Amino acid sequence: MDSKIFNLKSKLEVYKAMTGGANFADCPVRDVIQGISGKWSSLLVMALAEKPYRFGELRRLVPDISQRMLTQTLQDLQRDGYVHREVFPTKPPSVEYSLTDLGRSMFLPLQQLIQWAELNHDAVRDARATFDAARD
Amino acid sequence: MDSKIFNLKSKLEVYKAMTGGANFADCPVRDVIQGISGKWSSLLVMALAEKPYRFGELRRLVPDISQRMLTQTLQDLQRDGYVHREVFPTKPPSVEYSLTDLGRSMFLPLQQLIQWAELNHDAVRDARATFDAARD
DNA sequence: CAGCATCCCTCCGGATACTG
DNA sequence: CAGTATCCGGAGGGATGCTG
Repeated sequence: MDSKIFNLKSKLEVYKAMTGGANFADCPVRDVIQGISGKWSSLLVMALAEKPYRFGELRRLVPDISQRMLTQTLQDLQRDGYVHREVFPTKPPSVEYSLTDLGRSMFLPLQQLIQWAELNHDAVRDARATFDAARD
Repeated sequence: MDSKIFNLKSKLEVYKAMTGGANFADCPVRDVIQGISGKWSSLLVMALAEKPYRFGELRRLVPDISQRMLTQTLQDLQRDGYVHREVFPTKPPSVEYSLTDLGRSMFLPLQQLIQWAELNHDAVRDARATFDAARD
C-alpha cells in the first residue's frame, strides 16, 4: 500500500500528522474517532441521520440508554458541531435534535464504516473466536 | 436523508440493526468502532497500512506509546483479525506485524474517515471553542 | 528484542433521586 | 417533557520492573 495515500513523505510525518506534534487534542484522526467512539454516539448519529428527533423520541428509540447518557452524548455531539439543538418554548417545552451540515458530512465516511461493519462483523467475530480458542 | 441508506424499514429496525437485539457484542457497528476506538488503534492500523513493521520499529515510530499499550493494542488488533503477527526465530527473536486482508479492507472505509478528519478537524475545534465560550 | 506482571489512577457509564 | 445532581463500580491506560 502506497504511502502517498496519506500525503506523507516519511515515517516521522505519519506520526506528526496523526498526533499533530505532541498534543493529543491536536491529532485530527484520534480526535474525531474519539468523538464517535462513545458507547452511544454512532448510534445516535445514525438515528439523527434519518431525521430529526426529540429527546423523548430518542429515548424510546434506544430503550436501554440511560437518560443521563442520552443527555451527555447529545451534548458532546452538539459541542463538536455534529448536532443542532432547537428548543421550542411550548408548555411543556420540547427540544428537537438534528444533524448539522458538519454532522451530515461526517456521516458520509462514517456510513462507509457502518456498511463495512455490517458486512464483515461475522469475520471479526470468527477471528476473535479462533484467537481465543488458540490461546486456551 | 433517506432511511433506505440503512437498508432498514422502521425505527425499531434501526435500533435492532445497531444493537443486534439486546446483546452489545452482537452490535456490528459499535463492535467494530470499539475495535478502532482505542487511543492507539487507528494510529497503528494507519502505520501498518503503509508497510509491515517490527515491534521495535513501531515503538520508535510512535515514541510516546508505552510498550504495555503497544503490546496490548497489537494483540487486540490481531484478535479481531486485522493484524498478522509473524515470529522469525532469529537470535534475538524478531516479530513482524502486518495488516491482514481483513485489516486492509477495514482500512478503506477508515481511510475515508481519516481524510474527513484531516479536512474538518479545524471546524470541529471551532465548534467546540464556540460551544465552550457560550457556556461561560 | 519483544514481551509479561504489577500497581495505580482517571474517566466512562449505570442507577437513582430531584427540578423548571 | 427534558433535563440536573450525586454516588459508585469497572474498564482503559500510564509507569515501573522483570524475563526468555
